[in-house]
Amino acid sequence: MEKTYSPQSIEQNWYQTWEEKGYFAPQEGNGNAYCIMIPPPNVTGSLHMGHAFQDTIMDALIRFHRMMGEKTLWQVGTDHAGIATQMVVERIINAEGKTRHDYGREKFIEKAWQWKAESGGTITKQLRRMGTSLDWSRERFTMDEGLSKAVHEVFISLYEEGLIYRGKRLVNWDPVLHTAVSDLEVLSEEENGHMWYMRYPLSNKTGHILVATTRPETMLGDAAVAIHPDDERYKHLLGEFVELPLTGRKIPIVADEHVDPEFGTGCVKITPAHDFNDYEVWQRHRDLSAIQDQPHGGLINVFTVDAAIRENQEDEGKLIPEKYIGLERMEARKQILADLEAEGLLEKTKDHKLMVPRGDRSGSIIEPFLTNQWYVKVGPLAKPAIEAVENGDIQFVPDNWKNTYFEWMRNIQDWCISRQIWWGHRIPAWYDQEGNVYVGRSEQDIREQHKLPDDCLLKQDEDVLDTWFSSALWPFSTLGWPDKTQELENFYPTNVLVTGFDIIFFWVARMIMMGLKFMGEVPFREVYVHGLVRDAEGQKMSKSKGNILDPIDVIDGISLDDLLQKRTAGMMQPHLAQRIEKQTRKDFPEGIPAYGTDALRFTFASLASTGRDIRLDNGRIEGYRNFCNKLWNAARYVLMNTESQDNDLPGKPGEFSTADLWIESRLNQVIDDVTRAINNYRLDLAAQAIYEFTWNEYCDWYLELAKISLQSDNQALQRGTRKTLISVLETLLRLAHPIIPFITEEIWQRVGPLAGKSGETIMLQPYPKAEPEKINRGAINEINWVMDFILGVRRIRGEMNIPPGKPLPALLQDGTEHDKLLLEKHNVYLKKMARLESITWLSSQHQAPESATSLVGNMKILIPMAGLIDKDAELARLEKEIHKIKKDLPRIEGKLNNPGFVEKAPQVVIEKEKEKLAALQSSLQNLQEQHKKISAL
RNA sequence: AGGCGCGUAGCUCAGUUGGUUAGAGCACCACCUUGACAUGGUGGGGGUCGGUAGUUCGAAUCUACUCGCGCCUACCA
Repeated sequence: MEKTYSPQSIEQNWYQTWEEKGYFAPQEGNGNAYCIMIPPPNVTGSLHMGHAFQDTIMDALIRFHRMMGEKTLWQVGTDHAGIATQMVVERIINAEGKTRHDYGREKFIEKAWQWKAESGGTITKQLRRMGTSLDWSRERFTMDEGLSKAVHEVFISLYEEGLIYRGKRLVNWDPVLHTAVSDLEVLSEEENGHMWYMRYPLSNKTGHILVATTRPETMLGDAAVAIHPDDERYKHLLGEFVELPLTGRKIPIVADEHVDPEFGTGCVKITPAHDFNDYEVWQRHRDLSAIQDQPHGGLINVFTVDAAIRENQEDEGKLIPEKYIGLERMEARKQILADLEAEGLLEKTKDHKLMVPRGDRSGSIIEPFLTNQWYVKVGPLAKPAIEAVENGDIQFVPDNWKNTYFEWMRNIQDWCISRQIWWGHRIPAWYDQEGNVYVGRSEQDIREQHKLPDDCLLKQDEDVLDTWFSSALWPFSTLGWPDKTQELENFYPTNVLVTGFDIIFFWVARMIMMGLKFMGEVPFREVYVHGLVRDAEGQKMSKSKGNILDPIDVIDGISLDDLLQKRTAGMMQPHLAQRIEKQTRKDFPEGIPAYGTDALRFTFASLASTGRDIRLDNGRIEGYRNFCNKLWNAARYVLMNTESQDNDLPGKPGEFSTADLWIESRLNQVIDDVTRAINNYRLDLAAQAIYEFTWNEYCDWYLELAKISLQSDNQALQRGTRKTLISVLETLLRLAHPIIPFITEEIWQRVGPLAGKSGETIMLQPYPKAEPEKINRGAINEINWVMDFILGVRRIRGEMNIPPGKPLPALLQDGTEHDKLLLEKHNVYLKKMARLESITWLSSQHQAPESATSLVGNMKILIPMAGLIDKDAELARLEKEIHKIKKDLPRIEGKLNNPGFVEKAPQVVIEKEKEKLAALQSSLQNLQEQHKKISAL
């Protein structure tokens, strides 16, 4: 093996080998099935830390279950990401000086496929770098043939059942993208704005009513002014009309509970075509003749798809005043305010904070807009989906996320699934010239089914489906649905969905609804919700903040200059570049060293405690890289001592030392801990257990103890030790493999054969199984005694500044028979590891020479001072220990003197306290005697 | 407004049903290049668990209130 651990040189090859050999595909056999569906990343996207974190969790689970002998599938694929991808392709086209309309729909879609072909490999390549054991042979794309078929089947079936319908309603309209978006795709944030107080003159000429609004430009579409029915200030005005300024229209004053008398002036302008609340008010009052008789029954749209003031239609006369036609909404606002001002109708303007809804993709202000759209009636689908979580068919981890789920599902609105874009699944609906709608698999099918004559022209709906519509089918569409496949049989329902909380609504809830509807069974048994990956400052990573870290850069390393370049290139707001540069220089003064995939994965695993965001800390990644290095070097040592050696092969007698029995015992305890942790989704605990066992026990103690056995003349003991060195290491590699696949494979290739393993890869070896009968309490106690002894001597060395290499004589006093036995047995360990030149018993009566003291139970270890120990230093040391005990004693004494404690606490606890007290008391006495002795010198 | 989560050593985080002296890594201090490893070894310093009150023999752990931070949902024109 190479002397230094270098991830680059080992990680490159293994992935390719694994993939080529088909190890990622489900293994045939009798095991239970285990399946995870990857949340399909955007096909043209690239891997970010969130993916890397999520994929590490999934891969660890998958590798674990695969090694448990289960028939394991990690389904891979990508999402077409309608709006996101369309925007990217449009940007490319814009750079050519054209628009998508210059291309036309067909050419544009061609261009999008071309873009997918070019850049679609980026993220899958990056996924491979993470070591993900995804079954690439089954890779799917949400717009490939099979998945599109599933989409059509679902659409048609829901339509036929009346669960998909078309309707004209107010939707969230993105005036930049020219498409409807769902509620979830609208992000509202507080922004600074104004509240304008406008005077609407009363028709009876008795004055005016004062209306407060944040959107004066929509007044052109007002249909009424509303007041609260109990508002004494305005009650008398009910039934009256106001002159709607600038328009010459008359609109009624109506009463509605929606109005909050405390807010603004208590009078609200009602603009039903441009506000969701107003729309509802309108619905309640639409039958009033004063509303009904208005143009469009009062539902007056004033905008174009660009959110500019529209033109009048032929039959509308001058409904929209010509002056404003064509003005973009903000310009229209300015003009209208100016005109109101001129007419003395603008009473005042106040600063006002308001929530502004913006499209999550375009960032433009979303406009409530009246359009025809397709909807899924979700009520009937939501009901069983709620029940599935209530009755435990699906469990959230951590459990509290189910509250978020219920909250949303119980207030769910119909889902607007049509989008006015081009990239996506086109809605399988056709219209004839009379406007009749036909839904079917193809135009051909529809003609046959409805016996339409050839001269009947059919035109397909222009819209495409919301991307999440196809994502919702992912758990079964990828397995071949609507065909009845063996894969569906084997892997549906899947076991766990690993996801971020941000898409519980978008995706998780919808998968549950669709899965129950079309498979009659939940899509997954558990939903593991992980946290967000944040930067070292706890900030969300985002491009505009310039704090993005590319997982690949952590793996391969990157220079400061390249990192700066990456973070500041192509910035929308160049003025932020300076701040980003400063921050980057501070966080990564020397760039990022190449930590390797395993170190990054181990870091993610160790931070993956449930339900908590994680802060990525460079120090921690470095620490786990060091851990890999430690494992590497331990393996080197083991190999150096065992390769081409006689390692207790069958037929030769082997003898096991207490250290051998001890490390085997601990290993089996740790296997149990790790297995339990992984089963509970506590990768952090699993990682920690592996870390501590490897470093603090196997390396720090066992390897050192083993060296001693290997130096003995006892051939059988040597053989036993070599066998233990190998078998523990080999088991440890398998134990750690789900988290750090590369280094464990690399080492296992050398160690496996020595342990008598014959497989080609560690990936397909059985996961270690704890064998409780191998846990030897006696051996554990003995080695703990040995450690206490050695640590006692080391502490004296450390605090007395005695060089570690200097051999010392040790005297022992007040030992029990058991101490004597153990000393006899482990004399060599103690001498070598504590660097003692001699160990001599002293009877209790015997006057000990002036010494530094350490206690193992009641047994005193005395290191004679004879010139090397400083009297004052030893006194200080003793005082420190005495002080410690004196601090603890009163608390324990108090406990035991407390009648309540003695009466009510469990017997075991009381016994423990008593033992503790006795031990402390005798230690104290010993230390005080020693202190007296030394001070007398 | 409602809901959820967090607050433990300088930093990043563990702490399972309340019960040994509250742990780990990084950072820090001292000593050590010993033949697996200086990406290392040995020893050490450092927190009373955001605050207050309570339940209990016993609270970082349970309850109430409170302060600070974050997120989600809904929203007043």
